[in-house]
Amino acid sequence: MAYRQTNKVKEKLERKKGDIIRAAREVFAENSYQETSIKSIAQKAKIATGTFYLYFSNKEALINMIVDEMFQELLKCIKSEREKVTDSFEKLQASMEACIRLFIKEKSMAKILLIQVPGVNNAFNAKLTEIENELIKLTKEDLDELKEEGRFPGEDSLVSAMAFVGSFRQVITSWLREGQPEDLEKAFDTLMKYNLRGLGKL
Amino acid sequence: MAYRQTNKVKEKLERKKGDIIRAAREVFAENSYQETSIKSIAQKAKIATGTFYLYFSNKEALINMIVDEMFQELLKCIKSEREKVTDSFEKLQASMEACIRLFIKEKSMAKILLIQVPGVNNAFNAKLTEIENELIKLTKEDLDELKEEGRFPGEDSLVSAMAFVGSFRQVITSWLREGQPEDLEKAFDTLMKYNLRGLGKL
Amino acid sequence: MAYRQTNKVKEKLERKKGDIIRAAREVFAENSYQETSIKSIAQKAKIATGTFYLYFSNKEALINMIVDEMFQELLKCIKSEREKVTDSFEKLQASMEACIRLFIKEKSMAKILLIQVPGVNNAFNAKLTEIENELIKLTKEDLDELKEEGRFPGEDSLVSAMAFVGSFRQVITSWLREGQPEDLEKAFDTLMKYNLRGLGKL
Amino acid sequence: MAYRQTNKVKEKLERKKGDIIRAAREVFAENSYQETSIKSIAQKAKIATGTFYLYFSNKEALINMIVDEMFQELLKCIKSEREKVTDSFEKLQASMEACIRLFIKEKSMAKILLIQVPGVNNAFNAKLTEIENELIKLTKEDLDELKEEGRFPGEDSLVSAMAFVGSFRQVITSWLREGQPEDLEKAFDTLMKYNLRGLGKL
DNA sequence: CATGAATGAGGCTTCATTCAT
DNA sequence: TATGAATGAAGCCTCATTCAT
Repeated sequence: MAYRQTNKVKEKLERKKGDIIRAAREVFAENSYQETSIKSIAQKAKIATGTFYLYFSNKEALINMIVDEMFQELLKCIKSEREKVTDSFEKLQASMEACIRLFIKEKSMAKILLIQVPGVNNAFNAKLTEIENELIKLTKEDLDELKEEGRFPGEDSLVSAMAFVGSFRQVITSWLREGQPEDLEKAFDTLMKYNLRGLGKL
Repeated sequence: MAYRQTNKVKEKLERKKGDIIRAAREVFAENSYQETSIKSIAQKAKIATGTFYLYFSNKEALINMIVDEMFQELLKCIKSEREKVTDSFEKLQASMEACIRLFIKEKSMAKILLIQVPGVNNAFNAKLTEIENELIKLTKEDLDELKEEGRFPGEDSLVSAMAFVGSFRQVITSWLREGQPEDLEKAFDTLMKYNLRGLGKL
Repeated sequence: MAYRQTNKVKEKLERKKGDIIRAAREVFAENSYQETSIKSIAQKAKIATGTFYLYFSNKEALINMIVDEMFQELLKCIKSEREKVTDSFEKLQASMEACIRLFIKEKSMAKILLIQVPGVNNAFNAKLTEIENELIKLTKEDLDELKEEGRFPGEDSLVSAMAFVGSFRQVITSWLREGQPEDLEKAFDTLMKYNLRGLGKL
Repeated sequence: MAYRQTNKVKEKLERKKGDIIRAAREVFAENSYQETSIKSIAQKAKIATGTFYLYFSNKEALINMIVDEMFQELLKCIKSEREKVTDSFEKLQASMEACIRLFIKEKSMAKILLIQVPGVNNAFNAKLTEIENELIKLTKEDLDELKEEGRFPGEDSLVSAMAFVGSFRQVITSWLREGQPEDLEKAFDTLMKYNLRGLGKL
């Protein structure tokens, strides 16, 4: 009995933690990490300030968890899309398409990852780097595969992977910050073609 | 009757202001804007805290001036390199080459512009956006010219310009944060080829 | 589920605010506004510096509230005394008697209003002027009534009202600053006679 | 020779000191002691900030000297007017007339003495008290003389003297702060009559 | 578990005073 | 003597975190 109780309790706890994270995401999407106070997050989550500290040891733990979660979500999304295809070029496309789809669906996520969180502090930048690297690694793997197959003449697959990812990043960031380009999905096509040409396809 | 030679004095003041900016650059390069206290800047510049306020009205004025200065420096550098060539493809190359050269020479500048300053606050992001847009605008002009000449099949020149700039940005950022790629100059060649192919050349 | 009895809690908060105001009154009575730091007020109130800001938005808000409160208290006191009599001469006497009684009872109040707060800044002087004017207005109304009844020959009722109030003010101030006259109640009689003669009675 | 030199130098020094005091008077008339910075005084006096300290040991020394000077000026003025008459009632009138004349002529003086300086700090209030007491003492002496001559029935001559002075003070202050009464000279007549009646004359 | 009042360290900024020229 | 840049103590205020209820 006690065991089941504990499970329920844990579940409830996790649910509340989720509530707080959701609230925090909303707030962080509009204001930078430093500008955002625990109080404002608590208000959005409809809890008392002190309650926050029952679920997170401090502000940094929260943002870390948020970003980690986003990272997992993003990665999961990308990987599941990649599994649907086999060709490396298609995998590249699937990765970025997954990214963009997710960011369109969860704009706050994109805002936090690409706009608000960079520059918080060194520890944080390291974490972001890690995330980006994961994506770049995937891309690089595709390129290396293509290379092996002789389909990518590519000089330096790491740099090419960075170029690939960076071009998407730039467009998405601009879309988030200024609404330019207006139609991100359409821009995706342009971007894809650009990069495929860059990779030597066509 | 001290300070009779007003010119020399003015010069000295400007030099001191420059010293402070230099010190601040160093500090900002290693720590985020928010983490950086006026005190730490003053210490690096070997002045008293109060002295800082003789040269800048506040912290924000300082970072604004720093970023503005960097922007001017960057733009001047890019434009002067572009003037040396006439072909649009060469201009594209010249722009990015200028960027990379400057960033290699002034690493703190790159760190501040690309890593530390983003995410400070909304007002600041707007300023950075402006800077990036200037660079993208230049790139887009080149592309539009190429388009007119029928040398760039390009779908959307704005998106393409973003892709172009973004690919460089990503590589430079990674180099700053992790030292990857080790040889930025060499990576530049790879990047350039990648993008020229992306633009349809070759 | 703490703080369930909202009423009690609110009451407690109000009480605390009152405590702070009381402490501040004590401090302000002995030191000028400018000399008084938030820290010293907090110490007197036995709270942390930050706690002060839970109750007042800043130092100016505090002194404003203090003076406003005192003003209300003084006016209430005066008006209630005036209501007990009908004759205008008696009203004049009632006003000043109320003043003096209150000031004897709450010496810190008198010190703040008459000694410490003047000279803080222009905005503040305006507020004090307003308070004094209220008292002078009341006095003037009495005089105008007497004039109508032909009992006050009075040339200029405004100036006479000022003279009336000013004579009390001077004596009270001296009493506060130097303990001269020692017996303020007795001085009140002298003052009252002086002014009644001045107003033409007797 | 050296002696004469020294004299000249001293004179020059005194002249400059006078310049600074004049400038300071102007500034203090418009802003409270605390609001007024040494820098602003120096600017008004067209000297450098550091120069100020060649003539005054610190800010407090300046305001002390200013107030002392004003005190001397006021007293001299009053005494010289009093000497022109012999009757005690006339002396009372002469005192106040001298005051008002001087204040009309040197409004900044009145503003400083009556509005800006009170409330600066305890040491300062003591000095102001001293000044006022001197005036009250003179008044009291007149009253005591009248008393001896049987012309003033007066109960307490000190309180009466305070009343006398306080009535003028109140009117002058209002005139300074709000321009009420508009015509101070005319108000003087009213005030004088009021007080003479108060003292039992007529 | 929840609450929100309380804490106090730490940042920014001002300005009287000093000092090198 | 004159200058004005430089100093640094001190004050205000914020906010992440703690704690009594």
